[in-house]
Amino acid sequence: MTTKKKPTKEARRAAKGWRSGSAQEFLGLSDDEASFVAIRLHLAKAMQAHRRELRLTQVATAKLLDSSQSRVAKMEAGDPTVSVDLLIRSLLKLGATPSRIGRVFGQCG
Amino acid sequence: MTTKKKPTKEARRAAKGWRSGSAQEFLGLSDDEASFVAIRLHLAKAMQAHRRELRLTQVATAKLLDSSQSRVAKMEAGDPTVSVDLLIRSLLKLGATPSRIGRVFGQCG
DNA sequence: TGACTCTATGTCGATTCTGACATAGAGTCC
DNA sequence: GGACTCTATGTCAGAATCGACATAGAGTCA
Repeated sequence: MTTKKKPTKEARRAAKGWRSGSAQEFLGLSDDEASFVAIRLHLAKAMQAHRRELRLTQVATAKLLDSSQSRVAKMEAGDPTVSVDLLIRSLLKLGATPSRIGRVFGQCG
Repeated sequence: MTTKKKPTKEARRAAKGWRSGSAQEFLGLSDDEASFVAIRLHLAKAMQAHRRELRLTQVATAKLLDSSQSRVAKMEAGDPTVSVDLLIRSLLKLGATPSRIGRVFGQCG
């Protein structure tokens, strides 16, 4: 019950959040892992686009989100220390609808 | 400078993950918070539906996910200790496409 | 009834995420 | 040049999440 192995897990984390462009599976990134990175990246872009639509600075956005400017910057950068959770919660707080967020997923492969 | 307040934050956590049906804003749940809960709940349902399509038990699913039966159960229950992150990663590992996951968001209000 | 299978719930140490801070680039205006 | 605004990056204590375990319901079959 509930056992498992998990051999190369820490090794992966290092390469987790990576720029798109060409080959993410250049380092053994499975399809689902690549998709997850793509999702974070696309949500990051959506985040920045949404903020700009609202004509807000990162500082102003941080206040709306009860967060800090540095975290907003990391969100928009698709930094691996930012969870998809945080991106979704933040987009919702900025007024994006679940449907609009859902459409972002459609552009991820 | 990144300052902020955060008065009633812990108070909210208690009521965070709640059954749908009628009124989630019965306890001051803002629209974005309600949406987030709805998203987790819908992803939870999708998770269970997907597992059943694959004719897997929770134990078998746990092995595929490198996780435990208890966590799979919590995922399907929409337990507040389960992040949307985990639900998305799990769905991807089970073979769901980003597009399919995106469509789940469309059914959340 | 008991034995078995599957699922649900509570708890906990270890890991991960988050807001906050400091600080540094890059750009504009004087 | 300096002063200012906006954004980027590194770090860290405290909070949230994770997998694992124990255990308990609920169902089936003999």
